[in-house]
Amino acid sequence: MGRGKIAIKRIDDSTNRQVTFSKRRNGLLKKAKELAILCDAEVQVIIFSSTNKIYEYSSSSMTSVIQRYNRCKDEKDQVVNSTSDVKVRAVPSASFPSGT
Amino acid sequence: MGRGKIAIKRIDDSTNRQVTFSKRRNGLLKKAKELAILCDAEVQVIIFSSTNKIYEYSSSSMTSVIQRYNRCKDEKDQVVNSTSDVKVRAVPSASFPSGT
DNA sequence: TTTGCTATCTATAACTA
DNA sequence: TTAGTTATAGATAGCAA
Repeated sequence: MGRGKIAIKRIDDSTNRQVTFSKRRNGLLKKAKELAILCDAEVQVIIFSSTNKIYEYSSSSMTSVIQRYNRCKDEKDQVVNSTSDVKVRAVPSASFPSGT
Repeated sequence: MGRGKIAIKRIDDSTNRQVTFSKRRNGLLKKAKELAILCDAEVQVIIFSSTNKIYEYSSSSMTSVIQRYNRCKDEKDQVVNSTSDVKVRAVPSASFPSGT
């Protein structure tokens, strides 16, 4: 999306990598926020830079998202096996069946 | 980013909201993955749709990210506040001008 | 209904100061 | 170095099946 096309692989030059990180991080957080608002979804993003700084966005509280996530996992008992690929796991549940 | 510009507010029409959710969710997950690869960052995204489906991406394991997050919170207690760059907290109304 | 198309809008790679 | 500019690649809103 810029003057040239880039391959999706680790950027070798550290300065360039840092600049790209800053720009894309902002972009990602903005998109996350837009998705939450537009679609009435609960969205959470956590980013650790390679220099160990943390950046985050959560449409509600971090804790509640993580708890909701854990509850979901507890019921479904799988999922967390995400590799480095995009693992989009849909857990269809129309409501919150406590004792299914 | 499409045939017309839209305001960042909840989409009223449920069909349209569902379609937009599907498209933007994919976009967000793709961006998250790109950021992780390009910039050697650890990135996690959790999304709950308004119909309670969960979608997620994590560049490493979900558990390790959440643990790292908790450790970070525990140690520093400041997290994102130090960087005036990205002040995306769970306070929606403050930072969205939505200029006409 | 949902998927695919594409004109248009947005993010950003490379450049400049 | 980092911050600002801009041309281009990429995302997507509305439409068509």
